[in-house]
Order: sequence, then C-alpha cells, then structure tokens
Amino acid sequence: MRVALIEQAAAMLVAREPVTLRALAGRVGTSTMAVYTHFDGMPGLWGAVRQEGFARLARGLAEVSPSDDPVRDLAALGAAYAANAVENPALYRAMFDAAADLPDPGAAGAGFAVLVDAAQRAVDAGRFVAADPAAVATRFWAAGHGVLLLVLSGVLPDEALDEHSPALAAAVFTAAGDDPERCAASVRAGWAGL
Amino acid sequence: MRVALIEQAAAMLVAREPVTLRALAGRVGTSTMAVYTHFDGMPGLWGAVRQEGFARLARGLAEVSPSDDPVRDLAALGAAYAANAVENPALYRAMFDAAADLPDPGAAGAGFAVLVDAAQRAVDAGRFVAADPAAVATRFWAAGHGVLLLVLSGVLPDEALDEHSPALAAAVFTAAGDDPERCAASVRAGWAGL
DNA sequence: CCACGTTACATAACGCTGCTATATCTAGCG
DNA sequence: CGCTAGATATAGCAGCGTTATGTAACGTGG
Repeated sequence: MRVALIEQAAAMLVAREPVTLRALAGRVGTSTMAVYTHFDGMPGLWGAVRQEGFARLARGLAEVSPSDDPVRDLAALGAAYAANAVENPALYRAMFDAAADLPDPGAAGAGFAVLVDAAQRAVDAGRFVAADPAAVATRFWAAGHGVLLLVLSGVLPDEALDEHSPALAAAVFTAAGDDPERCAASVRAGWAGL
Repeated sequence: MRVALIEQAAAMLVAREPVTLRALAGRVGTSTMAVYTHFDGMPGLWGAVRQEGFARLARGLAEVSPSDDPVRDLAALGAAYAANAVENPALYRAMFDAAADLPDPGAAGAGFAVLVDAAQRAVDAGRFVAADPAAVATRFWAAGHGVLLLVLSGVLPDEALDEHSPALAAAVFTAAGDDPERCAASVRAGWAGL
C-alpha cells in the first residue's frame, strides 16, 4: 500500500496531474485514510515521494560504471543526473522544494557521495591539483542544478542544457586544476553517454 | 489598490506567512473581489508578484555602477543578485516557480541584459577572448542560481554561498578566457561589494 | 443638474482541498 | 473460537479559490 501510494503519486507528478488526496486514493483503489495510516497526511506523503525521487536518482548515478578517467566519470555522472531530472521534471522540482527535511537524508547523501568519490579519484590521479573533492563536487552539482532548474522551469530553452552544462562542467574541472584540453576531451566523452 | 495588494502579498511572502486570498484581502482592508477585479484571480496576482520581484531585482542590478574592470562588474552584479535573493528568499523562489509565463517578460530580460552588457565589455576589453557574451552571462547566472537555490532551500549551509559563488564565477570567467590570477582579483573585488 | 453606464467593492454561496472523528472490517494469536 | 490491534471505509469539518449577485461611487452626455 505504501509503495502503491508513493508510485501513484510520483506517476501523477510526472503526468502533471494535480496530486490531490482523493484522486490519489481513488487511483490506487483505496480510501483517503490510507494516506494517514501510512504517511500521517499529505506532507508525509510528499516526504516519501521526495525520498523515492532521491533513491531513483542515486540508483541512476550508481549505474554509471567508473572508468580509468575520473573526470570523464564526473561528466558521465552529471549526464546521468541531468537525464534523470529531464525524464521526470516534476519529480525533480518537487524533490528540491523541501529537500532540507527528508525522512532519511542519507539517501540524498549517497548520491552526492558518488560525485565526491569521483572527484577524490581525480585528485588521486593528479588531475585535480590541491583541490577539495567535496568543494569540486558541490560546485559541479550546484552549476548543473542551476541550469537544470532554469531549463525545467522554461526560462532557458531545452537546448541550453546541452549547450551550457558541459561548458560549466569543464569550467569547474579546469578551475580544480585539470588541464583544459584534456578536461574538454574527458567532459565530451562523459557527457556523450547521455 | 493594485500596488497595495502586490506589496502586501510580497510582504506576506517574505514573512513566510501563507498568502491566502482572504488573509490578503483582510490585510489591505478590502474584500476578496479586489483580487479578481485587478488580477482576475490568484494566478494573476502571483504573476504580478513575480513581476514585481524581477523589477526589484533589475533595480538592484542597475544600482551597480560600472567600473573600468568589467570582470569586477560581473562579480559585483552577481553579489547584488545574490544579496537581493537572500534578502527576500521566499520571493526569489516564487519568482522562478513560473518565471516562464511572466505578464511582461521584458522586465526579467532587462536584468539579464545588464549581465550580457558587462560580459560584452569584458570581451571588448580583451579579457574574454573569443567568448560569446550571452553564453558567459547565462552560465554565470545558472551557476549562481543553482548555489542560491540549494542554499535557500536549506540543502547547503548559508556559508556555501560565499564559499562557492566566487569560485564558480572565477571558473566561468577564466573559462571565457580571462587570466586566472587577474580574474581572481577582479572577482574578489566585485564580490566584496556585497 | 441630472440620469446614465461603467467600474470597484461587499456579501453569500459553491465545489474542492486536507484533515479528523467514528464505525467497520480484517487478520493474528492465545 | 474469541479477542484484540491495525487498516480501511464513511461522514463531516474548516479552509481554500472562485463565482454570482447586489450595491455604491465615479465620470459623462443630454
């Protein structure tokens, strides 16, 4: 019942339908009380939906297999992140509406840890010289998040994602110390996996 | 009446109070019908509020006086942009909830034009070599937007703004061709005007 | 100066929302 | 088998945005 409600809510979210208590209960063939026994109301359900969104995101990032080029891996992770957001734009926007108070913040941290790990490998490989892996990951994430939200909210056209995301990634990576040309090649390779 | 409703709605937004039709009408001492005669309903009011938000933002950016260092000016514009968002976080978030369909999109474009103009001056001054001013401005904007939203939504701590925004700005500007050291100094100078 | 039509505001009611109190049903276990 | 605890169904609440209707104020042409 829990999973049915969460998945139905997520489905209605991606279908751009208004996720209302009665409509949700009707879709899964139960009554409105189910939301209260399992989630203690709509805010609880939203929390669970956001949680599921971050879980799917972490799952998508985990599918990116590491290579011997950590910068390529970072770019590939960015591409997977963007793909996940573009496939379910409404879910992605809902995730960050109240991402601060997640039922289990660890799920969001797991996805971020993959980024930090790749950045750490880039440091170990001598690509990022004297750079803080967490800071690089954060800046890479923030830049991608900004482009994504501007595109998803319709401020920037869809093409802006492919036009600006790799450039921003390369800018962050070269600022971390990577060689510009080598970085450009790695980013190109990583982003192509989209 | 129009301005009273808009300003009251913006005030309730920054006060984190729920902006409800009856509460809004009660605050300005009128009835609910005023919102319908002037804005044709709540969505229209939200559009006007977002418009006012972008107008205030453009006003804040216009107060940044250009200097002989265009890269410093870009950083200063970024600082003013961030300051505006931090001062009214709820308004900033509301602005981009449906920024695509603004009553008058020109207002948002005016603020962006200031960024593009500074980037153009950087190109003319030889700081940004062979870079598209609009692309640089867009990337700078997107990166700042991402950091801001992550901070405003509580995902990143407040310190992250000062820690990552200048670094991202410098990364974007050096990627545009500016000299790293000179760029770092300009960004430092521009960001200090916060 | 007055009657007019238009505009802005007040009032009441409708349908919908999330939520809760109550009742019913459905296992699980001694 | 009978009992207890948990989950589901039903009905109703206050609140929301919206609308229909009524009323007062305004500017304008005769």
